[in-house]
Amino acid sequence: MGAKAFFVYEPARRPETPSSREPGGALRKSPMTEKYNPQEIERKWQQRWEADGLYRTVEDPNRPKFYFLTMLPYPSGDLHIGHWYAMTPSDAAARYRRMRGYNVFFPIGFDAFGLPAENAAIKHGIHPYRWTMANIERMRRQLRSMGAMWAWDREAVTCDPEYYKWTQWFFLKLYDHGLAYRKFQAVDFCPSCNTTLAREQVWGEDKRCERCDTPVIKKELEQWFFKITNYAEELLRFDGIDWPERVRLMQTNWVGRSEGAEVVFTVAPECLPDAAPGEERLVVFTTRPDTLWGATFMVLAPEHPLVARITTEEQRSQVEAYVEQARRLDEITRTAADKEKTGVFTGAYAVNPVNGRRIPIWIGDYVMMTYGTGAIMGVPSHDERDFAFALKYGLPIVPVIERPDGRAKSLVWEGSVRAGFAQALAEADIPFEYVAIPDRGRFFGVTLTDGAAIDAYARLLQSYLHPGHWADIVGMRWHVVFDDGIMTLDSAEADQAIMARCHAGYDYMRRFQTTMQMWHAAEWYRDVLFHDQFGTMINSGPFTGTPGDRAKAAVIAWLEEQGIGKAAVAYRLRDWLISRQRYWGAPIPIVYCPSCGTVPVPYGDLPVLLPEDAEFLPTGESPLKFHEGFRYVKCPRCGGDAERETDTMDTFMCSSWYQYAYISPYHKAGQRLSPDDLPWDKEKGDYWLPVDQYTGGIEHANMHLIYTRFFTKAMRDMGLVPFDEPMLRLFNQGIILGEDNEKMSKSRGNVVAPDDLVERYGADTVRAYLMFIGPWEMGGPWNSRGIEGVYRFMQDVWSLVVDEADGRPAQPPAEKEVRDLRRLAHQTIRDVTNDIETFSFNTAVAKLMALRNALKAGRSALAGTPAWDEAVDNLLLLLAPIAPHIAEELWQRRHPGPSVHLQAWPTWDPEVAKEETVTLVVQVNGKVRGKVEAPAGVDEATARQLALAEPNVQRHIEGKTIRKVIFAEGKLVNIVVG
RNA sequence: GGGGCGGUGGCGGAACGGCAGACGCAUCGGUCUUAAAAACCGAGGGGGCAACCCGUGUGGGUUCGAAUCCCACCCGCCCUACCA
Repeated sequence: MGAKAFFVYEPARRPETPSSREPGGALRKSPMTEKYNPQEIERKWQQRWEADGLYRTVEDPNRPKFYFLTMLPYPSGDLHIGHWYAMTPSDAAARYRRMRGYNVFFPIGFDAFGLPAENAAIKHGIHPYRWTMANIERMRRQLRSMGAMWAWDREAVTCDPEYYKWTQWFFLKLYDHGLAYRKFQAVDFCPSCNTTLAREQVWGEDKRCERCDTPVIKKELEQWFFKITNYAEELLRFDGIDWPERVRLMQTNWVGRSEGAEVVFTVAPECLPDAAPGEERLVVFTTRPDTLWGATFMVLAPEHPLVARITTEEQRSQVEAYVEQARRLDEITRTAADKEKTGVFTGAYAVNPVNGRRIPIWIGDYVMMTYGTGAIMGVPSHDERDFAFALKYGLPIVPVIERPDGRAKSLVWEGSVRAGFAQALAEADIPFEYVAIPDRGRFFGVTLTDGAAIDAYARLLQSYLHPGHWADIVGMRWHVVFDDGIMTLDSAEADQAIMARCHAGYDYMRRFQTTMQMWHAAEWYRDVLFHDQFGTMINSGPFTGTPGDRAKAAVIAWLEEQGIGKAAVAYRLRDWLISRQRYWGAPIPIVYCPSCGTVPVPYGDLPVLLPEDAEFLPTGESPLKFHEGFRYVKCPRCGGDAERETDTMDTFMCSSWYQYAYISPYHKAGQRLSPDDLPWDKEKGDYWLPVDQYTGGIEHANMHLIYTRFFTKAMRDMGLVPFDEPMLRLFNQGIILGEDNEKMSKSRGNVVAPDDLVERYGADTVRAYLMFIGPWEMGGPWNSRGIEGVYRFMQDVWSLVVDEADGRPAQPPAEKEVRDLRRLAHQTIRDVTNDIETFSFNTAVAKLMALRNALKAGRSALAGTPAWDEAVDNLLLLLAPIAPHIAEELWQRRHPGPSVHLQAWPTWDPEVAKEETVTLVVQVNGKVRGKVEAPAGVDEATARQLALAEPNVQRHIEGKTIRKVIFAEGKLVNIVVG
């Protein structure tokens, strides 16, 4: 080190480019009085950059590309501080990439279809197009005030016909590839928005509309769907992409893969005498084939097609009433209040294929037609819902999986056993407690966990029971012990036999239809009556005794062998419902012809334009339905009279492919399309795609972020793109909260308006403060005082450059001061670089502030020296991505010429950044007892010597034996004494 | 019910096996001023005169050493939910 490193500083340079021009306002003199005026310099530089085309997009194969994308905004009207929070840090990261030598593509656009525009049309009589475009105009202005490096030359607006022409083109392509279909189905419908919704757009326990919070209802409608379920399996894989664990988990749960088996039950022949071939098959999906022997009933969804066929005459009116009620309940709020399971017996029976037993077929609304096969086997002993259902309706419950914990419980009424029972239990080493049951007296309560002990206990119990009395052993063994024998609940028949005897014993037992109901009446038993864990199979014919870890696979293999079932996978994911009964969206390009059926609009006829003269009804019903010119068309195939589809597409359709649209917006505008087209300029796409870094909110994890993955995979299968995933890296920023730590909302009055802040502090300060507030992924509360600190920082940086002349030192600086400043400057380069790489903007800003502090403190001694210039230049370069305007202004004052944003990102010299000395912490038995200064890289022996010499340390080790000395290099010495 | 994230000064947060509280806000004291604001200088987790002791939601554990790793619990937020 020493003298060598002193004056090696050279300002970062790049060849002059034609786009950079003369210095900006540089030589305005009057250093004493010139104050930081962000409004002035920000406006000036924004105009200059624009005029110079600093952010024009150029495909340059000689430079590595970087496609940096931030989720596109919906043009709601005014820019929210949340937009700033989402966009300015990503701009900083994009700018950083650019200074690192990448050719960065950082586009912007508007997600411009959607309900608010249409509601405005209804309310204020403004056409949605005019309303939307006016908002976009206002937002463009506000967005420009951020000073972001957006590629405005590639802006895309999704409601432009030249954009939605391609959205419709995608619909046709998906249709051609069998990925779009129309189906009559009960779907979620928002009565306030007057449209159907995708399942992802229905929120919360009480199923409310994502947009307006109105509880949704079910409606049976013909709707268009995309077959996203074709890609369920692939959507679970995240190979080759670096996405947050949290999003991957949410998507994985959303897809909801379950492994199990499909098992073919059959309707008992006499219940379906005129069955068409195969009609008697009742397939269920189960994740627990190992519990098949415990299936004591079946439940079909009320909408299941077989319901009407199998219902008996006696049950018909009840069943029809229930089906009707289930549908009506759907229309009110089905799941809201109680979750109690309800159902009705159809009167029909099915045959359990594993043991040939007849089991009743019920219907119940806890079974969904849309999941699995719409039919389940009821295994009440090991499925919680089935347990509740069976208990309620008196259906037999037979345990078929042993409890892994082996717990068994037994209650014995005092009056039912001979005297001396307690003593006998004590002698047999069987622990017991006394359990008082109101109105029934005192009981012995025995809990055991060992099979042999249970059997011994059962014999003892039997020998003490009075005739006509009984007691139970539940949890394991499942005995009802009588003085003259032991009955076991091992089948539905046994259940009946037990009940028959108990009914005979006591009249009040007649209230119980099943043994389990009887046991369940005793509170004390309840924790052992049910479990849903894997365990050894019991009461399961040939499989009895199969251990839990093999049971499932063994049964599946056997089912396949027997031809009564097979391994199967079920997904929770449903197909994507894209039909919307609204005007302001891309029309679905389909025509219905009485003779040709469903006919896609020919590619060459796209776009299907929204009629401009639509009439917006206060009912919210789609104007397209009533627009004769739009609705009535000639069939593209036969030329006969036909009708157009009047539904439009979900707006998520537009944003599923927008990252491709940005490549060359409104590609082939005005030209006829064909199925062989590519929606963007191929050469440009080959250069930019796929997206390297995507940023946006986590709230789209199960919507936009799944849809766009689906789109890309479908596009790959159509041969449009050669890759599997649309975005290689994803980062989710947090949410900015109001000062009261609550979500910002107009009703709470805690909304922060970015325009006001920009006017007061300037965009640079707002940007830097948003980055400084905390980790980007966490979000956090706004603090109107906190921003002052960042504003002071900007003023200080300003003053360090502009008022430099004031502080010129009279004497040459001391060597150490120079070294200290250079070290800090190089450490700052190193740390800020690492921080921006990991999106840790908060610590990056903190480190720039620390450098500011050092410059302020060292100013009188160092101003104007090469070390000073180096530190100030680096400060400006490091600040450029975060606060682009002030960095540019000050850079130009120091180095008139090319923009600071065209400079190379600074590099650090590890030698200069290295600490010369380190403070070693000296601990005795893990407690800090002193600190010693040592040269950097001090070896263990020296460190040890220094540590032991420290007076306070000596005091603490005096008279004690040193057992061990731990040396953590460059950090600490720990002396262990005893 | 299931899953996830998080709990550190008065506040936002640093540190993520090695000096807890970087950086900033607010606070207090001082300088300047007739005064205030701004600016500048300085103080600052708690207890104690001090040596020291106690401190990262609570209780255990691992380790020479734990805010950091492990276990249990408490609290807050987010997602999901008759998914068979």
